[in-house]
Amino acid sequence: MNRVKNYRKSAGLTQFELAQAVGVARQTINLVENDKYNPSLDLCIRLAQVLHTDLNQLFWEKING
Amino acid sequence: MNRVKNYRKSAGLTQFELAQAVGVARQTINLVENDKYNPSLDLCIRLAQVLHTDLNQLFWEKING
DNA sequence: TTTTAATGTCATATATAATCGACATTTCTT
DNA sequence: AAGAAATGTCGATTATATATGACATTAAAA
Repeated sequence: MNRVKNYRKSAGLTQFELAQAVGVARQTINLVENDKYNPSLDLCIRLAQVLHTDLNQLFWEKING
Repeated sequence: MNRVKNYRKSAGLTQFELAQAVGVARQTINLVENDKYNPSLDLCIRLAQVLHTDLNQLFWEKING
């Protein structure tokens, strides 16, 4: 359970709703949440904006700092 | 001139050296620096690590915050 | 329990990130 | 000014992110 899933649930959104909000397919959100692949920077930025957080919170601080 | 180029120059690296350090082609670094496309999260993370900074410094704070 | 919504996952297709080779232009060094 | 290094850019190719549709499983609601 990575940070995208945490923030999505805190925001009370389903994968489908988050997908719509950032303009991708539901499966893409699912794959990102389960670390199946490597999203583009653009998608990461839109996720951070919609989830009212930032890139470090979503994708950095777990690995580094 | 975006933040990747700034950090690279501060680190005293050429595009070629930075490319080698993060494991991509020189042209990829060039395209990222000139906002020609959309790097993968994986590449963004490697860039931040090699340049001793983080995702927000490189790709977030200009747009948001 | 039965139904419904949400999630995980597969196969195929498409868009685009990234590679490679090459060359022109700009910048640094002498 | 000349030569070398660094950068910008092009065409063509390969790898992979993302889309789409479908279906199985799990969680939630009736």
